[in-house]
Amino acid sequence: MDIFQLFRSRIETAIVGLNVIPQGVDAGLSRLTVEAPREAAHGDVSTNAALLLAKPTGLSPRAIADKLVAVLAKDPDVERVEVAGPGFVNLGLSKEFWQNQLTGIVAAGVNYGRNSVAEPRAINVEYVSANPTGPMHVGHCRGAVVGDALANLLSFAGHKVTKEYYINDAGGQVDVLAQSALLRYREALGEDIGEIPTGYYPGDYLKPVGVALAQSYGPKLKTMHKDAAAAIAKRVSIDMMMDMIRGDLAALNVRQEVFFSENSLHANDAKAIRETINDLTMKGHVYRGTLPPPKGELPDDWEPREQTLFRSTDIGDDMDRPLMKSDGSYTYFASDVAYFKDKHDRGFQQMVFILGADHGGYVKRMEALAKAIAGDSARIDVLLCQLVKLYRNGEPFRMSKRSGNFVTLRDVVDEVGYSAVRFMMLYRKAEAPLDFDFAKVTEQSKDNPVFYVQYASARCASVFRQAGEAFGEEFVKPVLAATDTQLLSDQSEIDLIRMVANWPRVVDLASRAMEPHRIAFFLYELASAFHAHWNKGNDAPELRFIKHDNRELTKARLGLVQAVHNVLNAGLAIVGADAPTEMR
RNA sequence: GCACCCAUAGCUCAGCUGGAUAGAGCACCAGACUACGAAUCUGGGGGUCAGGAGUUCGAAUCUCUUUGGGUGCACCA
Repeated sequence: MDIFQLFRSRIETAIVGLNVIPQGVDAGLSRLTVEAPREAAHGDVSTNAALLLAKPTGLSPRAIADKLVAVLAKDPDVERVEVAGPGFVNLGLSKEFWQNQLTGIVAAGVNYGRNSVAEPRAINVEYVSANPTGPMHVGHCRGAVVGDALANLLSFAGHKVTKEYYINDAGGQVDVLAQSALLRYREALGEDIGEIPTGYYPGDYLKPVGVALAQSYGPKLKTMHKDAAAAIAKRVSIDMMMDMIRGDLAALNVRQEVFFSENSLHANDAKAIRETINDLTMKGHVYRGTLPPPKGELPDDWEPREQTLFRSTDIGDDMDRPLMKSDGSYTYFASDVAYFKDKHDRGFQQMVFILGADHGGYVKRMEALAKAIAGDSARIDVLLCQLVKLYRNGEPFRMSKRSGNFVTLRDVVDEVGYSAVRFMMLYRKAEAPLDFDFAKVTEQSKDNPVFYVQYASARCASVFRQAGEAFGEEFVKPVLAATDTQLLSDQSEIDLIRMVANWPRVVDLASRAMEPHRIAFFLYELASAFHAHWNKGNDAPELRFIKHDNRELTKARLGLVQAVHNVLNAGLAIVGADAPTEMR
């Protein structure tokens, strides 16, 4: 149980008991806060209740606060209560309260903080969705990590989450891919293909596709109808590219459950797309028309064209969006519409899209299509990740666009490991740009927060190893007896329990705000508190976790270590980083 | 021209549905290891929260505006 929710309900009860709110007046309790004050000196729990009630009751904040104090002082868990500042009520909780909290925390084990959400939803998180035309490059990293960690977070909070990848395997780019693969096929058969012509994918990663085609089909593709050959090359190359991408994602510790093919929406004469558009037409969201010319500088080849358009301006988009091109074929956006319909039909109540900042213009049209298809029955969230700038030793790292010579995701992961990559990507809010310096990320120091957090977790594991040697195997994974926690009386120990007890609230706030970076920052803070407490044992040996002459005290303190360890490891799992047991 | 994102310590960044004296790390200065792993810790200096106006008991946070940066702007995917 989140202790702040606990006291929120107690405070709400106390407010009602005061009987100061006039009939029919909105007391504004939706803005009631019950939280940890920034200053530790202000106690454990702080509420703004008196400030909110001043207006509806016509009383001064101090007067209400005094009444509230009188009631809350009777709470057996409250050691001291006082009015501070303009009218905050601060509660100081008893040591016994915190000790009892620890008992519950250890009992919950690795599931502490899990399933905190009151109303679980079925959520689809779509992320990465790179075109299947080559390996993932470093620019895909951030969206992959943010999406994956967000999905982990929402799942930990108690939602039913599906991780999904949308394969853009329709349209012109995969035709180019197929033609590029056929060049490599001829190369594999011994032809001299010379330079790869412009407009084709030049990367070496297509050579294995050519070899595979040559092995499977021999020279047959050269003699069959070129459309048939292209279809074969397309299928084989997309399959091989997706295998490669799945491998890249796995290297980043990303594993998605559903890989949805755009091309499947075009099956059976584009049945899925046609039906969705028909549906939207019936509802009045689709019309035939001509878009006005763009504002500002006019493209050279601009001309008015009549198209099938989606009325996205209804919800504030800049212009309506084409569903069909002037030649009658479907646009990419038409696939999006049908794809969203598919997700809706699969029963998702919330669709999350992780996009790069260069897709900012998509947000409005996605919201519009969600509204048109699902109305209020589904929620849509589009998260934009800002771009990542690469540095090496402080120097900007240029990515060459030509010859397919770019920095791949695999290059980065091979150099620094997925734990460091993932933590760095999450140690910043998603909407802020991110500088990624290879030198800093590989450096194993306090500069790099991931090692700092992992070190704290490893130290916990180390304590258990030592305890096992001193007291026997049952101390390696101790089960805390309910009475043991009372032996933890040092203020530093109580402070650590307080921090651990924040975990469910952090999970709740982070998942509701859909901000996985908050988990990374909390981990850093908890690690910091743990390291600080650890070092107190240097100056004051009586505070060390393991007391060779005191079995029961050691057991109690191991409970505290276990609580810290469980939260650190749960958080690292959400981030998607390893929790090593040693870091030598 | 329009839309979205960003601006907080010298640098890199946090700041929890608005809350109390705005916090970390790096860098700089001064300290703590015959160790439950010092990849750690303790202490110190450092701020016009880009500028201005508004809402509020209260604004780094919400609204408007100016400036400065990023991104995107008809049938590509």
